[in-house]
Amino acid sequence: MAHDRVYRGLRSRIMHGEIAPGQALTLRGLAAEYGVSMTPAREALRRLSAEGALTLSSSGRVSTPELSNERIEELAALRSLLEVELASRALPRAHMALIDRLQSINARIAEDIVHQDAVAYIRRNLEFHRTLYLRAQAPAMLAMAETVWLQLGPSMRALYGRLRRKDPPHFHRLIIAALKAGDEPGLRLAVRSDVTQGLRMLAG
Amino acid sequence: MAHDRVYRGLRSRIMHGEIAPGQALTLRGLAAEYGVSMTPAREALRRLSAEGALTLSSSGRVSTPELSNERIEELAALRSLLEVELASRALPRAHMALIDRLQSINARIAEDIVHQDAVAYIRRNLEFHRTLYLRAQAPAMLAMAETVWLQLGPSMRALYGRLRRKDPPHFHRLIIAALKAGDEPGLRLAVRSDVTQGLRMLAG
DNA sequence: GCCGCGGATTTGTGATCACATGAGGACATG
DNA sequence: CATGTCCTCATGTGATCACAAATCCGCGGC
Repeated sequence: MAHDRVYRGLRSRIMHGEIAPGQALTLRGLAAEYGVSMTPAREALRRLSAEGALTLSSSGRVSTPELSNERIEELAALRSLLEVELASRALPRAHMALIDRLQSINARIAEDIVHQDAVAYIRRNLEFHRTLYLRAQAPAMLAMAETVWLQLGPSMRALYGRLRRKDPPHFHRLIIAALKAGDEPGLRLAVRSDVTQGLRMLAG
Repeated sequence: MAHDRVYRGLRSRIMHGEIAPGQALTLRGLAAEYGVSMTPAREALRRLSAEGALTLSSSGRVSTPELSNERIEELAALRSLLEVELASRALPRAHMALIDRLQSINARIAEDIVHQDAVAYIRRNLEFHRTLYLRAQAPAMLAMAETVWLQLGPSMRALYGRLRRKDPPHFHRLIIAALKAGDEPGLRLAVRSDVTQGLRMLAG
């Protein structure tokens, strides 16, 4: 179970933007940090590279990726593609209890913004999306969406760290409104906008 | 480079349906087969499980997945989503040379059908799609599509093994025709049909 | 004939080690 | 002061091993 602990810990840190792009990771360093030997550390790194969360240099050195603008736009397009579909599939199953939970997550996002806590903001933003998509009953599709989040993780921090906003995300409210109204086209548009909005700024 | 050899070999075998669903793989068995020690064999298996090509049992045992019908339908939906987008992006860049290559691949598919060679058929069918999608200049999206192919690999064999057809795939010709005509809606429909066709039969 | 139990063996896990390679810095030279 | 070279050390790779757990097989009881 040792490699799993390393994997989960690292994955969470990467996805939530706690590691800067270009940061190098060493086997022995990680092993020491998690109190394990090199073997499970290596497995965790390999797995994360397989998922695109880390890049291997030619010499086997591993680091978090520094994404080009083209790559960021492509990943944003993927998010849009996958998440619009997930939201659309979740819509018919979205009851009031789900909408309440989404609203409470949204309220917490507002708090994170007040506290200027970029990592917490990213984490809760993803929680908002995941909570909705879980209702789609499409595990493979959700897994792919999470893989995209993972790849964008390090760059996300650069984005939300720089943009100092005061208001909770506008499009989250649109998403909730569309869910309440059972408005599928509106939901698709709201999700696409929410997903694309920040990343367009990052790439530009 | 040892683990890479194991990884590539296994990945190819899985993607092309050379391994039956539910087939168990052992670390020592693989290591012996590829003439390496357990370490690189384990890395290859871990990486393939991370990509969804293999499933880990609770005890760490690894085997190729036996997909449920729901899962197959979900993966088919993913293929449709991703590949329609890839084809659409490739369309403006599809010149005559590409169409020629697609036609020649199609001709070889016809030969494979004559020889009743299921594995060769699957391999060339994927080659047809990959050749087209390469033109989309969207590496992350193509990688995701290939991951889906990988997950469907073992089940593909069950499909193409059972269906004893005589004609080359009809939808491939529609794809080529749409490419020639620059007909984007037609291309989207043709790709969606091609991707969904066989798998619907498998799930049903 | 069928089910449960127990031991032998297969199998995955993680630690450790020897080795090769590549990165980075110090130092001399222009 | 810049640059190239060499050396050292950090780092990834793969093999091997001890261990634990799970599986498998056969035997005995009902």
